[in-house]
Amino acid sequence: MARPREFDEAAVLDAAIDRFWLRGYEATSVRDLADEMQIAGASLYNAFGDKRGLYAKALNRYLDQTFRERIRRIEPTMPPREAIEAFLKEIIKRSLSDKQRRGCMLVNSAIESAPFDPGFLSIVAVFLDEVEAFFLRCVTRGQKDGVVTRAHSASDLAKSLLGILLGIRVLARVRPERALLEGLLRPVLGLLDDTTSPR
Amino acid sequence: MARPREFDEAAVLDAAIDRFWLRGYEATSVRDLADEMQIAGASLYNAFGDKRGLYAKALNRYLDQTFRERIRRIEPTMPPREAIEAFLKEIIKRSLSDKQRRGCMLVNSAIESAPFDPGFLSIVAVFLDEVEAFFLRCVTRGQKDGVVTRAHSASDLAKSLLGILLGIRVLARVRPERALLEGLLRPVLGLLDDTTSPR
DNA sequence: GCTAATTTGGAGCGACCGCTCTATAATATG
DNA sequence: CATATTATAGAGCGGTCGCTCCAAATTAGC
Repeated sequence: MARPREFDEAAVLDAAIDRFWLRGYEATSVRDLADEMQIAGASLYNAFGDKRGLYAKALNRYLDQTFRERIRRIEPTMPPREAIEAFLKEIIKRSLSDKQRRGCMLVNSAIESAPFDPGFLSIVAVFLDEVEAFFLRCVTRGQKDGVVTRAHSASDLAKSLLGILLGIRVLARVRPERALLEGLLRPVLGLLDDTTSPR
Repeated sequence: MARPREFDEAAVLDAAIDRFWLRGYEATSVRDLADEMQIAGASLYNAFGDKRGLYAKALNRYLDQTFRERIRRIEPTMPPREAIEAFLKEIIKRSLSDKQRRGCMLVNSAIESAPFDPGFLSIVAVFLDEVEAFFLRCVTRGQKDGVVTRAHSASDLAKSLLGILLGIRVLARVRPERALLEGLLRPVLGLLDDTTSPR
């Protein structure tokens, strides 16, 4: 019994993601956002509460549409060692084709906006746990299958992979160079190989 | 033939570093800075030009006082393999004792302020090259001495170490946990070991 | 001690910030 | 159709932003 929304929430959220991803939280004004989302300021506040609420929704949607989608797509269809490699190589590919140098909204949030907002921090920390858990599942399965080294614990290897992932995404924003990112990855993938078995 | 400065430039720059390091570029106002530096706004503009000029000077001083100091201190006095380990472990130690979760001003700058300011970008990119070059010198010497693996090129290994360094510093801002950072490091240090020699 | 040069503190500029208010438009229900 | 309810557009709120101006203060050279 009321006037319906004139905009598609997913579509305007995508527009908000675009701005926040590129410029970060502080450097993006609500007017920038409203323009990009093609809605009036009042509609933005009516639908999302405030700027922080919009950012939280945008970040969650970003994580769903990029990282979680990638994990859902790769993990069930590939052997564990290949899944890790495909995951990281896909991120490098995205980094190299990112003409705007947006980097990774997760890392950008972790650095810029999470440290001073408990809500943002929670979103980021929980998701980092998810990624670590994904790597841990892959490494554990790989060790069981004998395709991943047992020279280190699965837990340590998963943490290293998480670290490398974040490092790649930092470099993507400043030095998105193929030689750098692909060179960086080679020793890490070699690290997974079981050195006690013949190559 | 003029009135002299009443403040010590290094001291007020340290105060500026404190604010920028903690809150980033956008979220720090010139009034915040002037308060922390204990000088008037006009003095700040007189001495540093504008906010961007102050940030550039503060970032350069940060890099000199932390990273470059660390390289100068460690590299000449340690064998290459130990130098790499000491460098990374020192950064983890600093990350774990960082109660304010400031993380790393280099990484914070790379993510937040460098992408849209050519001056900042240049400072960050040049310094990342310096760190990569430091790792490359260590790895090359280590390979020559037979204490670092030849399974990968020195160039690739140096890039991986750079990536891990950046990853550690991202995590330092969001999840500064000992088990995470130290666990992350173990496989990376193992990666340097020459797997063809006995352990 | 006078002049030229620079720094200092404080007031204040115009612009923009996040956000809200008001009036109007559009819908579901009775 | 009348009413209740929500969404919309736009004006505009108080506050803060980066920055500048100005008068007073402090120095070195003559």
